[in-house]
Amino acid sequence: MNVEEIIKTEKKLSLSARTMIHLALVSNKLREAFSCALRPYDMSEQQFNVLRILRGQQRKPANLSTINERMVTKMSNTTRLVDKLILKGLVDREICAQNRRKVEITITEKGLNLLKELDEVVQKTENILLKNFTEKELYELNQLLDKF
Amino acid sequence: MNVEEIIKTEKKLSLSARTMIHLALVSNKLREAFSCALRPYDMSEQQFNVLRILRGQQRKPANLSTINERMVTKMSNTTRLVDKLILKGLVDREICAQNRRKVEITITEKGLNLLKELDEVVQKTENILLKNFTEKELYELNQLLDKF
DNA sequence: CCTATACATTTGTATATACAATTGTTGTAA
DNA sequence: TTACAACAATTGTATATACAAATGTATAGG
Repeated sequence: MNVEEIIKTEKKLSLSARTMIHLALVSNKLREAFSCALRPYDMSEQQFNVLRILRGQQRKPANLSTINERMVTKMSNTTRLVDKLILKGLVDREICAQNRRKVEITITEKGLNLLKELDEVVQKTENILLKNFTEKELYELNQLLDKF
Repeated sequence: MNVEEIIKTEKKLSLSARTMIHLALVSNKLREAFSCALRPYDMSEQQFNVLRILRGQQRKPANLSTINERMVTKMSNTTRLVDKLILKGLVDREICAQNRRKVEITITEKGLNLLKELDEVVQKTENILLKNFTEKELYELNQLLDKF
């Protein structure tokens, strides 16, 4: 990925500015790739993220704030995101008996099955996106990103 | 930035998955930072991007497709983005005399003055975001990002 | 000259996101 | 016990974005 070529500039960018733009471009590319990969399943990245969080709960229900704090991209309204998953029968929602303010979200069998399918798709997408990286380079990239 | 801590997972992530999440988190952080820095000036990142592209034109007018292909995040409708800048008197739009299909956008004095102010703000934001990086590390990060 | 095609932008519309205000519930201190 | 603050989720609303269709203009072929 050549930054200058993509944004069609012949100007010399400062290293700082270039880094910022570079990260934005890479992030756009990743988002686009995942979004395309998930679209045939009528899944958004956000919805997929919620499903994975729920699977990680091992049958233990999660309430909305738990989901929200674990999401990669925090959403202001997880309610409506969950609504869509319920509509598709991928998750269940019920009011918490102990604390009626809370709500308990669990992933359904259908949700788990879909996830199993999506795992492959996502894995394949990751592999394509990272095809130019060696294990060592990936490690180094993570080390550098940690500095943010 | 500790990925596992932010998304509150005790699971061991694969290096690939971790990289994807890491990049998303970093990108969110950057977007958030710039968005906050620009908000007092009633500027979105996209609008700012357009202004900078126009300044880069050195008084030469740019048409919409030129702007669009130079934007970091491509927009489906640059028209409405430009509309907002016109409303604020930061850019001018007129129909190209040679080819009436095209439109010529130029940045105004007011736009240039605002940009001058914003340059400092943006520079400061970049410095804060990159405070943990040495020059060499930034270079390495760019090298690695090029692999995408 | 007329028609079809490509081009550049604009508009319409559905969906997504951000932010604030509201609702309903619980815990707590007077 | 009652009033009040804190909590968790939901709803309302404005704005942003994505995608497709439409508009107006230029170009090329018959």
